[in-house]
Amino acid sequence: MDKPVLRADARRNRARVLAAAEEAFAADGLSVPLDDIARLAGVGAGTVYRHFPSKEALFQAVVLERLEQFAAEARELADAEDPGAAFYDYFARVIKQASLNRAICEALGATTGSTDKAEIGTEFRANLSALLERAQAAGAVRTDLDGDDLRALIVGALAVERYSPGSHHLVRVLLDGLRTVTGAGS
Amino acid sequence: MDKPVLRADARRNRARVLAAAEEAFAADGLSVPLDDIARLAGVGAGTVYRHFPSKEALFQAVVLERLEQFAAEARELADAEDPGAAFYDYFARVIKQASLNRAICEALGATTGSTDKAEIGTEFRANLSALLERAQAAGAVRTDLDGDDLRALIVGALAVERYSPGSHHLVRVLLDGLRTVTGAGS
DNA sequence: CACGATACGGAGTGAGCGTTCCGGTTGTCA
DNA sequence: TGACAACCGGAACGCTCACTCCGTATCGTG
Repeated sequence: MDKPVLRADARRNRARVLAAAEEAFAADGLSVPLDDIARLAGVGAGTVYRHFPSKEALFQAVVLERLEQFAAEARELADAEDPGAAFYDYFARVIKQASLNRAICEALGATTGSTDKAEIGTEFRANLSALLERAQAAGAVRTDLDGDDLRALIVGALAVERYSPGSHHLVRVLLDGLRTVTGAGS
Repeated sequence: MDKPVLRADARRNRARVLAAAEEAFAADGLSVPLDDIARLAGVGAGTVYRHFPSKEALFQAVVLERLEQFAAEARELADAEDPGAAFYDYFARVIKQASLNRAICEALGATTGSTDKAEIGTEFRANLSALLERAQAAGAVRTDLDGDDLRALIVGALAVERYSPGSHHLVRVLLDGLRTVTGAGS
């Protein structure tokens, strides 16, 4: 890895770019022009490209940072006394936070389905699965779901939340579905 | 309204454009270049614009046509013997069909939230509500939801289906949530 | 302080795409 | 069949935007 120690101004500008990108991507998603990010950061477009090879790379850096925060939160709940409550609290919190962040919505909902995008946020994925499995073992969540399924359901919940924001009872429909015992229904 | 009777070739080309647009939009959504649609239809770009004022208008025409089909299907089920079964059958069918059509996904999921887009597909909206209310009256669906809520849930289900296609059990989670009696849960 | 390396800004480049324009073509009707 | 209006194709235009280039400014070191 190359870490030739950045010059002081370079390090500062890098941080500014990252902060500006986080704000801009969160508000408008990947569609925000890179020049806008540069202006918001108070630097030129060239400077952005010295720190990140492409707009896409900058986007992924921002998203990854956020996903690592989610992963950390999941880690804290990994051995809570009540696995069911921990799971549902976490689920609701992720939905609420992520729905306010368009970058996260777009990154999670990316229709790639597999391959490269699946590797991003591996830790988040793993911690989410751990939370799920513990809740299932405790009988709080139906057992016909795995981590990938849950991820898909999160994407769905995000779509619902984005479509009609603040509808608390809609997410509850999903939560009730998660609680349902396996095998029911026609 | 102006219907000055189109010339025979104009009418034929209009139909070709519509068919090509339906196919292209269904596959790639609004992002497909208009030139591609024109080429697929075997006409020039100018011809497309003689029939539709903008790419957006063409898109909406395609979407509206499809939504009217959905509305018609809902109308047929409006007085089925079993309101609950009618509702769930319809819901599952719409999800399956719409998830294969990226144009519909984008149109329904458009984040406008209200104003103009809300008016598109009014009939679909109304028939959907009718189906829902009948199922609720029959005790087959929880009663803390209205037509708009259901629409949001459809958008969510579409996101799930698009994210991991063919996962039959994921939609079932949502359906189980819809069946759940109101007032349960922490 | 002076000098080389590093980093900066922002104009410039090229590609993609929606939309328009117009010279040529084709349908229609007397 | 002739002539006019309606229609067609696709080149051209204008705009946006990711990305590059290079003359200039700044940092860090001896």
